[in-house]
Amino acid sequence: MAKAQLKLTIEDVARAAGVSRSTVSRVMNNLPGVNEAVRREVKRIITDLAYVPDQTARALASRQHPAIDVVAVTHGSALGWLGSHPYYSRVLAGVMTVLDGRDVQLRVHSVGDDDAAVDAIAERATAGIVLADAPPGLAARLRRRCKRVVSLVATANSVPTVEADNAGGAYAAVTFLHGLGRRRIAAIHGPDDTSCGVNRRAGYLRAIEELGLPDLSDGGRFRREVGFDAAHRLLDRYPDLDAMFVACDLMAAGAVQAISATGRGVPHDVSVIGFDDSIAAVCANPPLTTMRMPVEEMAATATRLLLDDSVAGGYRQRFPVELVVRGST
Amino acid sequence: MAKAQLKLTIEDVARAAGVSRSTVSRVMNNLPGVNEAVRREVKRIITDLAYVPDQTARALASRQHPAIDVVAVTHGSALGWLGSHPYYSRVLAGVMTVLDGRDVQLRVHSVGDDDAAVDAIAERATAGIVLADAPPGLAARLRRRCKRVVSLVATANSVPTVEADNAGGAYAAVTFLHGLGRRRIAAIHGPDDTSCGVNRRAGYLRAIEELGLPDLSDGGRFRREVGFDAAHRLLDRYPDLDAMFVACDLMAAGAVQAISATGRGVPHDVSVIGFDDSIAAVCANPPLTTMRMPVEEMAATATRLLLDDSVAGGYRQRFPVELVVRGST
DNA sequence: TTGAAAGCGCTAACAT
DNA sequence: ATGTTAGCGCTTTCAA
Repeated sequence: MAKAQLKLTIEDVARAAGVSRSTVSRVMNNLPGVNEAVRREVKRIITDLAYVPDQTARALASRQHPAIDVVAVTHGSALGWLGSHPYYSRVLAGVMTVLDGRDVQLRVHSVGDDDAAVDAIAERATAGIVLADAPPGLAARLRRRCKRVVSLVATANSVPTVEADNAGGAYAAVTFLHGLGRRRIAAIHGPDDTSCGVNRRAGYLRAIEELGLPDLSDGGRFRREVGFDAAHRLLDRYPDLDAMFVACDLMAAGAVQAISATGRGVPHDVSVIGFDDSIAAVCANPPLTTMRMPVEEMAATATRLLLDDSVAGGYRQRFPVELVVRGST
Repeated sequence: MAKAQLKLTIEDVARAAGVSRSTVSRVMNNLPGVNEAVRREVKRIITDLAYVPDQTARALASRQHPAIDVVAVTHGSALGWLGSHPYYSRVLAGVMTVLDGRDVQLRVHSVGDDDAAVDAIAERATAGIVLADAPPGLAARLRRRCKRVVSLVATANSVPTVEADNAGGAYAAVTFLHGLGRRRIAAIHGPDDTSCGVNRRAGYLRAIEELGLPDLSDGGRFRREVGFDAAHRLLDRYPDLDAMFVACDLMAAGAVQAISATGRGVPHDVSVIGFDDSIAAVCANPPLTTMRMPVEEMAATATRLLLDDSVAGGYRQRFPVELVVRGST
C-alpha cells in the first residue's frame, strides 16, 4: 500500500491518469488542446480521487487569486454603505456561508461610474463576481470581460441571474391589503433605474388594475428618508388613503414614522406593508408586515454556481417572495 | 540604470542589504538567529524600498494563508446572525475598509463552546484575529495559542483591546436625560456576562447615584425582544417612570414598541435613549436618540494593528462614545 | 549567525 | 495533442 498522502497533488492525478501534469492542468482549466477522451478520463479521475487543486499554488503560478468578488454600486457616498444598508450585509452573509471552510477570498467592491475601476475588477476576478445591484450597463460590461458573473437582480440579458420574484411579491402584497378591506392603496416605489424598483412597481400596477383601484404612487430611492418624505406627500395629496405598499423596509420604516407624525395610527388608519424582511422591518414601530426576500439564500446560490463553475450563458433562477405578517397591517 | 522591476521581491531586498534571502526572511518573520545590527539594517531597507512580501508565495511556502479572522460568539442559532445583528456587519465593514486593496483574506467564524473549534481557529490564524464579542475565557484561550489577537470589547487582561468608552457613554446618556428634566430614569441593561453589559450598567449606576435618582433596572440579552419585554415589566412596576436608558438600539427599538403599546407617547411621556447608533436607531419610531459607538473605526484600528504586527502585550485603546440626538428624547 | 539549496503545488512557455 | 522544463516568491532544513 502506498504511503498515505497528506494532500493530493496534481502529480498524483497525472500518475493515476497516465498523463503529464500539464494535461491535467489543461483539463482543470478547461483549456483547449486535449483529446476529448483523455479529458473525460482525467475528469473522472479527478472526481474519483476527490482531488482539489491548491488555490495558493495556483495563484502563485498564475499570478491571480481565487476569490469571489461582490460588487455593489455606489449610490452617493461609498463609506459606510455596508453598515448602513441591510441588503448588502445579507448578501455577504449568504456568500460567507458558502465560502466558509473553502480557501476562497471574499472581496468587496463598490463602484460608481468609473469604467476603469470596473474593468479592473473583471481583470482580477478569479472564481467569479456576484453583482449585488448592478444596472444593465455595468453588468454587461463586466460580463463582456469576465464570463463568471452572476447577478442578484434582473439586469442585462447576457448575465446569469439569481433573482427574486419582485413583481409577484408586490402583487401579493397589494392583494393581501385588499383582502384586509383596504381600497385606497398607495405605493412608494423604488428607483426606476433598478429592476427591483421597476418590477415591484409593475406588480403593484397589475394588482390595482385587476382590483379596480386607483393608482396612488410616489417614490424615489431605496432610503428611509425617501419613504418618510413620500409618505408625507401622499398623505397630503390623498388624505383618505388607508394603506401603503412600500417597495422596501427601510422606506417603509420611514413611511410609518411619517404616518405617525400626522397623527394617524398604523395599522388602524393606514396599513403599511414593506418589502425585504430586513432588520428594519422588525425595528419599526409597529413592526412591519413585509414581503420576505430570501437574500441570503440567493447569494449563497450564486456563489455556489460560481464556485462549481456551472454558470451557463442564459442562466436564470427565480426565488419566491413570501408574506410575513407583523403589526403594521 | 537597472531594468524596471514590476514587483519587488525578497531577492531585491537581500541584494540591497548585502545579505541572503534567508536572512531577510528571518527579519520579516521576527525569527531569532540574526545579528541585531543586521536586523535593523534590513528593516530599514525594507522600509526604504517599501517592500511588501508576496502573501501568496509566503502562503505556499509556509503552508498557511494571510487572513484576518473575525470571530463572533454564537448566542443560540449561528445561522443568520450576520444579517440580523447590525453590530457584526459594522465590524466587517470596518475590517474591510482596511483589507481593501491588500492581499489579505477575511474569514468569519462564529463559535459556541466548542473548545476544539476555537483552537482550530488559533491554529490556522495568520495575520491575526479580531474578537467581536468574546468573553474572557474564550479570549484568553485564543491569546494563549495565538499572540496576534485584538478584542473589540474589554475582556481577559492579556488580550490587546480596542474598546469603546461604554461606562462613560452610559453616564453621559443618563446625565443628558436628567438635563431634560427627567427624574424617574429606568434602565434596560445588557447581559452581565459581557463587558459592554457590565460597563454600561456601571455608567448608569454611577450617574443615578451622583444625581440622587432611584435605580430602576431590568434587562437581559442584547435583543429586540428583550427590550420589548423589559420595557413592559418596567412600566408595570413603575408606572410613573419618565425615561429609559437602554443598553443597545435593538433593545431600545423594542422598548419604544412596548411603550407605545401601553398608550404612552415617546418622548412625551417617556424619553428613551439607546446605545450604538446602528440602523435600528434610525428605523425606530420615533427615531432613537442614542450614544454612538464608532464600531467601524474600532474594527479598522484593530485590523491595522494586526496587519502592522504592532500588537503589544497590554495594548489598550479606548474610543469615545458620542451623543446623537433624534426624536426619542 | 549566516547562506545555499531544495522545495511548496501549480501554470505556462517551449519542445516534440 | 502532449510532455518537458522553468519558474512564481517565499520558507525552511541543512551546512558552514
